[in-house]
Amino acid sequence: MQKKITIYDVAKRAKVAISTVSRVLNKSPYVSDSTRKKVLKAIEELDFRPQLSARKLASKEPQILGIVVPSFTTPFFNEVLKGVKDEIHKLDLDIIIYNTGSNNPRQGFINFLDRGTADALIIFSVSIDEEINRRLKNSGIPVVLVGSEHKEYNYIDFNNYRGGYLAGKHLAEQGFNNIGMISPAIVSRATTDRENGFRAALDEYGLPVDEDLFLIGETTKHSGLSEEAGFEAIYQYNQLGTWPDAIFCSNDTMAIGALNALSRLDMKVPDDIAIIGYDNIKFSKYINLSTVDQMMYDIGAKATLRLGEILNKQAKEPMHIITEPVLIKRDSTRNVKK
Amino acid sequence: MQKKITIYDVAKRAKVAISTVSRVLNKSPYVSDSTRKKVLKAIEELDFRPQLSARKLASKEPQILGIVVPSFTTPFFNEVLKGVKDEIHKLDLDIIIYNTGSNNPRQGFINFLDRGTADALIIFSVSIDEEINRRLKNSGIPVVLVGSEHKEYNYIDFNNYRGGYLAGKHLAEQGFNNIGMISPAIVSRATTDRENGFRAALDEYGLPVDEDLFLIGETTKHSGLSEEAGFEAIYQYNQLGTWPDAIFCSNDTMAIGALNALSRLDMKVPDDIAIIGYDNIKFSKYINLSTVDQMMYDIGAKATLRLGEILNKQAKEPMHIITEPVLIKRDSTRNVKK
DNA sequence: TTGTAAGCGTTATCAA
DNA sequence: TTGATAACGCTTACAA
Repeated sequence: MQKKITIYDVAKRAKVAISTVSRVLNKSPYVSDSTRKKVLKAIEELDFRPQLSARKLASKEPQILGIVVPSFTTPFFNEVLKGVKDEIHKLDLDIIIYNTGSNNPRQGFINFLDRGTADALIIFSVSIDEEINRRLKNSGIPVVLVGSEHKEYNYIDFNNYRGGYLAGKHLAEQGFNNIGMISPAIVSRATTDRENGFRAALDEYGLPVDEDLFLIGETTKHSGLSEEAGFEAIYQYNQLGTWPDAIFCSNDTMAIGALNALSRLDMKVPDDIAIIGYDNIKFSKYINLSTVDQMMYDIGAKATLRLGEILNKQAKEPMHIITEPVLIKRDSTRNVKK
Repeated sequence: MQKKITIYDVAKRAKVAISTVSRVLNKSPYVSDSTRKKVLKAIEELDFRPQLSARKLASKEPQILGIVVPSFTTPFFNEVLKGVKDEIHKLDLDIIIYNTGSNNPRQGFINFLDRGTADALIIFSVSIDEEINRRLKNSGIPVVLVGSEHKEYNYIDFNNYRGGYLAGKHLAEQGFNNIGMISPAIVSRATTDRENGFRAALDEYGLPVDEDLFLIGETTKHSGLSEEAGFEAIYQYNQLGTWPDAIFCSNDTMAIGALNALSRLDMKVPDDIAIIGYDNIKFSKYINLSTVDQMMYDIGAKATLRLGEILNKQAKEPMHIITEPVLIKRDSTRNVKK
């Protein structure tokens, strides 16, 4: 465990002052080519890398982009990250990912904010309430929201109504006519929109909407959007004894839970229930991956680009983007009615 | 954008010295109850939180646990994280997640190390070569490896041979007898083990191993373990014109790609090909979620616990754990031969 | 038990 | 174009 190398080591080796090393590090134009070369050489030889915390402490410049996610379950998060990374080196920021997690997500998030770790933020699926808004404003750091809306902020949101509509339309066109839905115990703008869009589609296709088949999960964990919720709902169906032939879940995770529950039920269950889940981001089971990958990549890139504009004071009005959902059928549908 | 509050503000408000505030912050016993109370009150009122970077700079104490992952695609990463979080408050560390990503993962990882951001590390699925080993040792920070092995380090690895074996056994017992496999273009210990175990199982069940059906993906991206690889392999089968009735993929992601490719092929493809994919972590499509969740949770918790022991100098020998894979069939298997 | 002051590794200001 | 040197916000001897 050798001692850490610092700019002092570099300065000594290059026979210059530490301030000069710092200038080289920060690409200051006020360094002669010859000394720059010397310093670069020393850096190279010593394999030196400036310490982030020292930098952050000393500098007014932004150093760290924080990406806030409630969970990593979405397989597209990688794509978002790629988009961010491809865009970020222009800004020369480090990335740190903050997971709000399940227990006490709000408080954890607020702590994270107040610790001042991030100098810019991309926030996924966290709705901005009064307190968070205050602290965010207060911190003065640039923010882009993804998957939520707030007029004072930049955001890239999804058209949930349209998404729900597409799900309904799809099921209708597949020939299902006894369709149910599982919604979360906690109502939110996003899931309500999904449900409304979904109902509208069924309506449009002249399908009956049997309220008995529209269930609400019991758990309030994860805003009611957990595997558990899907699980519970299936047991509710089972108890009721009335089964739909297709179920639309408010989100992806619920759908997984529902599938799981179905496979565990000992009792007789109609074998051809189709289950699809909506996500902020996708319809699992129906989506064409490459399309969504592209979409998510773009979101990451666009959000980062925007942060760059804000940091460079080039941005005026907040940017508001609504992304239209894509629904492309693919054959991994669990069961398609013939 | 009001100015940040610091210990100076707290000190002033509580009418004490900043060192006293610091002591309170660090739970030093050398503070009288009365002043502690005053300070705590001031902290509360000002809503003060110490800045991580300043802390890190000033203190010899570890502050940040870094979790290194190549990707977030595994839905179980959340579980790991839960395990970590539940264990970590005892250590009072912050978590930062570092994603090695796809392009130039090595260099990025090394940078990350050298910037000295993390004071302890849990490293997922990154094999420790000479250089990384050197830097890791050199940094002197405690490390736990997950999903890879190295005798000098603490690790929690998976029995890949056994996993491959279970996959083979499962397919054999399902009645498939014309079984293929897709392996990555880049060989690694883990995937070789999987393949060997798989072959051993087929052998044990007296099934023919048709080498024509054992394909290797073309792409070398993501160590050859990408959707693309699965995609390509399916096209290879198509070109060859010989189709297996079941395919085992070296990992999960490849399986997704394979499924995707199947659904896109215009030409006739046997409709009852079963596809399963292995992951470091799970058998997608076959696993019982709650079991694996538990397993991953445990891994997170155990790794963190271990780091704590090292930080407290209670650890002697490196801990080496091999986790046995679990294979629980569930009905979401794509196609099960009748 | 508390306060003073010297770091920690950078950046930023001011002279030179 | 360079070099001293004062911050940055916190921890930690050392004194009191």
